[in-house]
Amino acid sequence: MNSRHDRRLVFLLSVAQRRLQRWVAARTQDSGVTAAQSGLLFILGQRDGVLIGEAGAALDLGPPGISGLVDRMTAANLIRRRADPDDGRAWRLWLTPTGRAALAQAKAGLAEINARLTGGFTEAEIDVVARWLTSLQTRFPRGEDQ
Amino acid sequence: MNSRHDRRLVFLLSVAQRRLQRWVAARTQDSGVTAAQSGLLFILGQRDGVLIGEAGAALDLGPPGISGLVDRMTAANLIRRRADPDDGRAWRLWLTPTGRAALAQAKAGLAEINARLTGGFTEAEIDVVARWLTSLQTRFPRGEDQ
DNA sequence: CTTATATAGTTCGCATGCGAAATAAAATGC
DNA sequence: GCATTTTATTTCGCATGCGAACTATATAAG
Repeated sequence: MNSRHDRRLVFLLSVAQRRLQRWVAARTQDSGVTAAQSGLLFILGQRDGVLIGEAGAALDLGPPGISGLVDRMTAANLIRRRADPDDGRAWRLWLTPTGRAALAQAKAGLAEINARLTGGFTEAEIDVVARWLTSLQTRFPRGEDQ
Repeated sequence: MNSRHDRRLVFLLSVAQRRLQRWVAARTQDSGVTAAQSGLLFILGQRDGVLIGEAGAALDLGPPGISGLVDRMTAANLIRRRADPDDGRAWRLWLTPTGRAALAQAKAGLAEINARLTGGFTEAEIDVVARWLTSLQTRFPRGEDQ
């Protein structure tokens, strides 16, 4: 049950994530939009006007994470915050024209990234990978243990 | 060639990595040793006295990354830096007794992590996952593009 | 030997995202 | 109606790690 790979999965996962992150950052250097920021752009592309907390949940970010991301993207004029008319605590997020343009660019770039991510593997193999990655969300839950 | 999963691999990879990272951090809260720090401990467990740059290469970290990690671990008294006698620019890293103890603990914890990472998947499936993760290092290289 | 270049590390400013604690506005209890 | 609790978001301090620029030493070229 313990293959030689076991020992390195933690490391491989970490390296893979950093490599992808760095590559995307270098790729989108001119637009200034990072991978994390693209994530929020995609959310807003589907549901413009979501609550900050909803966006965080969709991106699997805790309150401090999404709050900081929103700050940076607001400063970069990619999104805009407006108070929720029905709830004085809540804020809704909206794409700016700049954000919309960045989203279009991100969508275009995603095709190549996905090609790089899946090339050389069969659909069945990619399914295994996707299933494994998804399963980690259950195996390593946010809240407590066991 | 474009399955429904394509669109989400970037996201799944990012979430999986963060979930694992966070889980390990919570687990080792008392010892104060994080996942990244454990990585360096493992390197030193195999090759005590490596150069900083060698350790960085083994962990796939650039110069600033490994430099900061070494700083924090030196401050935490997990490792010690000594000048290389043959090269005035270079430093070698050595485990402290504290570091050795932390390494032993990390080794013990790794078993459970690997069990969680592989449980429910066949050896062949884990091989696919490991091969895919490894392939990203070639597909998203550090230096240039294409 | 002296200059040019390569190499080992550090420093700086930044983005990311966590846990813990704080703030403020809802919702709930009585 | 008022006190309690829950919920939405922010703030703080931290670890991580990047790219760009810097320092210092070593090596190569002439």
